[in-house]
Formats: sequence, C-alpha cells, structure tokens
Amino acid sequence: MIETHFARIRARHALSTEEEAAIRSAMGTSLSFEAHHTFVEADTLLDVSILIVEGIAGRYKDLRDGQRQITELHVPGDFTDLHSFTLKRLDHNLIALTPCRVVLFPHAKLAELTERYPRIARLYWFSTNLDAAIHREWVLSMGRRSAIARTAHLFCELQVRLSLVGRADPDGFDFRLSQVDLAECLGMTSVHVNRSLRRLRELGLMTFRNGRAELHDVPGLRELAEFDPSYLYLDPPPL
Amino acid sequence: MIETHFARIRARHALSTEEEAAIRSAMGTSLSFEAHHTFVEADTLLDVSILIVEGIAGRYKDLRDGQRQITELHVPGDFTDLHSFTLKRLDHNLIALTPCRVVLFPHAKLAELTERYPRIARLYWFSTNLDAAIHREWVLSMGRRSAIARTAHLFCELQVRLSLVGRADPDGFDFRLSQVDLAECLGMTSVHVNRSLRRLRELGLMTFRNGRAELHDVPGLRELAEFDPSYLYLDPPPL
DNA sequence: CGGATCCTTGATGGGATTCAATTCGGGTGG
DNA sequence: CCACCCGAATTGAATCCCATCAAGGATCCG
Repeated sequence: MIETHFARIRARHALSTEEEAAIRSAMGTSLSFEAHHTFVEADTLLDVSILIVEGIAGRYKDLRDGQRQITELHVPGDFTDLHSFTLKRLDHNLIALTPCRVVLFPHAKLAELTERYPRIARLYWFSTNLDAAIHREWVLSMGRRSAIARTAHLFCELQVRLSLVGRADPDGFDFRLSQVDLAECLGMTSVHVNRSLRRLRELGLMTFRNGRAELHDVPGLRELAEFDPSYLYLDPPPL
Repeated sequence: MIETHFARIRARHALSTEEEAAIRSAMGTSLSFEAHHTFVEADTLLDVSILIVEGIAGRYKDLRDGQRQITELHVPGDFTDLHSFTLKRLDHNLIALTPCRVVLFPHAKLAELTERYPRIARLYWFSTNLDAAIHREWVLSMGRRSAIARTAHLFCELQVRLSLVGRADPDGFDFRLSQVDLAECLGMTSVHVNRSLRRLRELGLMTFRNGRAELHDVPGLRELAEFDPSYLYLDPPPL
C-alpha cells in the first residue's frame, strides 16, 4: 500500500527491512478524497501527517482577491505535510487535485518512530528539506524563468518525481490536472498556460492533453527549461 | 556571541540552560566574510553548518544568462545551511550580502547534539521547516503579488525577523543592501525596484535610502502587501 | 440534446523590462 | 580643496511579455 513511499526513500537512501517495518507500524487510518477537496486548512492544529498513496495533491495559498498560488505538487509516496510534525499547524492549505487515497500517520507514532530510530528521523528531516529545495527551484522559476521555460520545467520535474514511484515512463505520464490548476502552479493565467503549451507543442517538445503529458523530446525540454535535476537529490551521499 | 541564535529560538520555543549550553558546546571556528563573497557553492560536500552572528546573507541560484534569484535572506541568529546537515551538499549558493561574522557548527557535533538531545533535533528540524515556510511565502509573492506589494512584503518580513534578534525598531532598521540585491530577491529588475520604492515613498508607507529602511506606516504597508506574519510561526504550540 | 466545464483563440491593454542617459554620493589623489 | 572617478540611484522612452476581456469550440454526461 505504501510501496511508493519506500521506493521514494530508497531512490536516495538505504532502508533496512527493520526500518521499513517500523515505518509500516506507524501507519494509521486510510482515507479517500475527491478531486478539488481541501483536506487540510491553514492554521488548523494537526496531530497527523498525511501520506499520498494515489493521486496528485498540492499545497496552496490564496490572496484576498481570490488569486491562488500552488507552492508544491505531491505525488504518490510523498508526505504532504510531514512538516506539520514540528510545525503543528500549517501556513498553507492542502488540496486533492485529482481523487486521492491517503494514509494518516499520527504524530504520536511519528514521535515514537523517530526517537527509537534516529536514522529514520534523519531520513524524514531530509524529506522536508527536499520539499524546501523544490520550493527554492520554484522561486527561481517564478522569479526568473519565462512562462514557457517555467512550464517546461514543471513537466521535467514531474517526470523525474513520478518515475521514482513508477508513475511515469521516460516519454510521458498521466497527469489529470486542468490548465487552471497548472496556472495556479505556474503563477500565470490559464490563458497563458494554454498558449505556452501550444508553443511547446509547436516546438515538438511535448503535448499535454486529456490528462496525459507526452514528452517528445526530453533533452530539448530540459534545455529550454534549464532543468538540472540535482535539486532533487537523487544521488546523495549516505545518511 | 550567539545570543541572537538563542533569542531566535526562544521567540518560538522554550530552551533550558542545559540545552543552551549543549548548543554552545557544538560551536566551532569563527570566520568573517566580506560583502559579496560567496562562501558556500552549490554541490560542494559540506561537513559544517554556518550560523550568522552579524550581517545579512542570502541563498541564490543563477540561470545561464546570468540572471540571479535570491531565494531567502538570512539575518543574525539564523543558520544559513542547517539543511546541509541532512542534504550533505546544497542546491544553491550562499553569499554574504553585507560583511558577515559567522560561526561554524561541525556536522559531527550536530550529530552528537541531536542524538543526545532529541528535543534540540526537533527544534532544528522546526527551524529548517521555517525556512521552507518562508520559501512558500516567496513563491506566493513571485507568482501572485504585484511588484509593489512584493517589495512591501519583503520589508514587512524583514522587520519582523530582525526585531526578534534586536536588529530592528518598530519603525525601521539598518539594511545595507543595494537595489540590485533587492531586485535579485524580488524577481525583478533594479530599475523597477527603484520605481516601486519611489511609489512606496510617495504613498507615505516607507523609505529605503543609504542602507536604512524607515517604515512610516507599518499597518498601511502590511495592508498593501497582505502581510500575515503567521507563516513565521511566532506563536507555535509547545514542541 | 442541453448544460457544464474546460480548452482555444483573438483583440486590447498594462505592468515590467530594456536601453540609455543623467544625477548623486563617497572616496582618492594631485 | 577641488577635479576626478566609480558605483549606485534615478529617470525617460520604447518595447514586450503576459494579463484581461470576450467569444467560440470541444468534450462529456445526465
């Protein structure tokens, strides 16, 4: 059920079967959310962290006038809010962008787990630091990349992250978000997302249609986006 | 010497004198950096984390054409790269934006410290999660706030963070960055930073000149920026 | 088949960049 | 003491990327 979680960890660090069993024993309730359901609201006190088993979720913040910014996407195997273990409440909301199945990890169990296994504590600390690295790359995208490069970069990132958990091929992946959702990730309007996607299609780099991304020219896409996967820490020294 | 660090921690959590002493005992060498010196380069293997004693530092990434994006600013009392303790190398560079005095904390000492004092481990985990929260707010700024609101927001954030360590009054603070530096924080050109600052001055909200920010109307500034300090977690439940 | 939702495209406008020139302030040395 | 210089700040003009506004088209589903 949470094999994707172990795949994600093992893409970066060794994990013993004992550690794997310990993590399993910290699992709590399973739940499902419909698409577009905000399942955690900012400022709510939390006593569980949520792991995605299936589906795509996002962290987002709104401005008064209704403008929304998604600050990170989550794929199967990701904790959406492991950081709530130390923060206790979140500064953002969590939404299911597609139908999602999740597993809850009670903070009390995580406390036991991380105290008994300091190495797991470090692995999970690493995991939240990886989220921060993704945030930094998004700050760079928003601040300095053009709309088309930013769009390309997002798909490059997703291709890598989804591959780790067996949800992408080298040349494409299912991704059932609307162009409005993408716009909220990319800090632009859905109209301009549409034009950027058209441009990427015309350049022969990729198509995104009917909830599926086809990457026709990954090197070209990465070149345009200046995508360097090192921020995803796929080859870290042992922890 | 690292009183600002304890002030920063105690603004959010209790810290016993024993814990304080333990942290002190993990201190290593002191160093000074000149302004504009990049003191950590991306992808270098690190075995120390760096605490700022005096000065302003920044995390930044560059694109090929030389465009630079600063993804976070650091003030006295901050670790610039506590996350290198689990990441081992960084996905970004660290630069002294003003002359800086720092203290090194060897990772070996941090490992001892966090294993002996699990609560300190949680406090430091919290600290890196706070960096991520700041990143998220910057993503929102870059993606959805106008140039003037983004500029105002940055000064609101700095006023709060500097106040915690006694480096700001309610109505202003020293801040010896150039408009080019600000542009690299804000994802815009220095020309437009200049125009945004003029607008803020004309609106009677703040002035920034000669390395000093004067906040004439903090409520007005916060209103314009839609600044809500909750992402800085100044009132978290006990850890 | 009608309605909802999402996608697509065109026309127009505006906020930010780009390019360029001028001013300002702080040093430095003749 | 002042001419000179240099980096930083300031301002104007032209341009461009992206947003806004608006209208049609596609797809799906009850």
